[in-house]
Amino acid sequence: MSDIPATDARRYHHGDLSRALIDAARRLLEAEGQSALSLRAVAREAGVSPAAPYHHFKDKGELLDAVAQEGWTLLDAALVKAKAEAPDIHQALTELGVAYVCFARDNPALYRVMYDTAREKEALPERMQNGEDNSYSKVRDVLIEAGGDPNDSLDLELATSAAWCSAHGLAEMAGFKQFDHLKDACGGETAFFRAIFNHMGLAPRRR
Amino acid sequence: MSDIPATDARRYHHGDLSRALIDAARRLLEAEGQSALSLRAVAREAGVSPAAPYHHFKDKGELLDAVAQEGWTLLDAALVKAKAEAPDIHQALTELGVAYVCFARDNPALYRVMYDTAREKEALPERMQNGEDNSYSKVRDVLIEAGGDPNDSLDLELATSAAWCSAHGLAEMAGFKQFDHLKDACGGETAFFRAIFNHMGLAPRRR
DNA sequence: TGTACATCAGTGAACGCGCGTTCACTGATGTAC
DNA sequence: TGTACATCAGTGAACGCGCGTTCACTGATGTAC
Repeated sequence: MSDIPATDARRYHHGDLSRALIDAARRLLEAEGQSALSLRAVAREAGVSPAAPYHHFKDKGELLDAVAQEGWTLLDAALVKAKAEAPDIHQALTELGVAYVCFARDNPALYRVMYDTAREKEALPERMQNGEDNSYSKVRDVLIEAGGDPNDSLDLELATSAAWCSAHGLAEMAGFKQFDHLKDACGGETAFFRAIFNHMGLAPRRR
Repeated sequence: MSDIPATDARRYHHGDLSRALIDAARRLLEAEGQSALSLRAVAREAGVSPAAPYHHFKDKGELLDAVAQEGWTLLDAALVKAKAEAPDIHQALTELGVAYVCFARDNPALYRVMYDTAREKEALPERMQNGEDNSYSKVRDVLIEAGGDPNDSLDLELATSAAWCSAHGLAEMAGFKQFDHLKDACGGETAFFRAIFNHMGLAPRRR
């Protein structure tokens, strides 16, 4: 009866504070924006003292890294889902792009943290690197399946990079008011994304 | 003899402090990065007390707006130059893109301030708006000259937007280490930019 | 040309604020016997 | 099963810092007469 239930988030030993801090950071991020993302604010949001996070992260940077990492994982999952749901391989690339842009639209502040963190290191996370099973390779695989030449590796890498850059460009721009009338003219935001990707002609080169 | 020369930057009445503040901001920006861009730091860099900027700008935001504005003007000039120097109209679009990306590479922190400021207002500056003589319209004009249909205004606007988004995407990504080996394989950074734009196939739709 | 005076564009000290981080501490947990 | 104790994961007060902004001020400038 006097026992504090295991589910009480406020008990002294938290149980999984790193997880809770990352969740708190994401909540803050989407509610208040990137500039509100201080270590103290995250601790506050998680209902914990300002010193508590230091038992789980070396410093603020390490917490931000973890938040960014979480973001890349979520983005990767969105791309996997989009590829699985694409009606055929020729539409798959566009659907990957649409999923990418929708992720950025739905998680704008998280998306910024992901790229700001990457920019500091001047490199995307390793999982974006060429080779393994990652988001980047998913785009490349779709390009191959859609008719790219897997032996022309320079062309393939350029095409993959071009696709990624294009998606990122649209993701960053899509929020501007300037595009509102185009979204209307296209019959909705998603249709607008599709139309833009259409114009970007990202299929592999025909030989 | 006891006269303080008119060129002494430290004399009490500065002469053109708003100009000097914007220049100081740019210097700081490229030397120390965006996070170093505080009002106090800008005043310090300009050799003036922390309160002095308030005689020229309502608050920090207004100074940042002025810095961003300066950036858009410089970018516009770079695009004008690129179009003038393009060998023919069919290469002009790529050259505009290359000039855009080179501007971002050479002024990375300024470029970020430009878009961060725009994102806050959820709109690009008015000069980017459709219609007038501005950077955006320069891209559109090239698309028309290269064979786009000026009467199919939706298609034209989509193509222009797609081009702008693509250039922005590449501009933001080009700094990442992941692309180093592609730059080498293409035979230089500019060749890499050109190759990527090539893949983006941004010409207007053929009818 | 000289003087009085309003206005402009600086100064520098001070304000309160939230930040990242450290510190000595303490309550809770788990393990050895 | 009970107890002693090491360790883990919190607390909360404190640190110094740089920030944006305000304020009363003062030196420089320009204009009216």
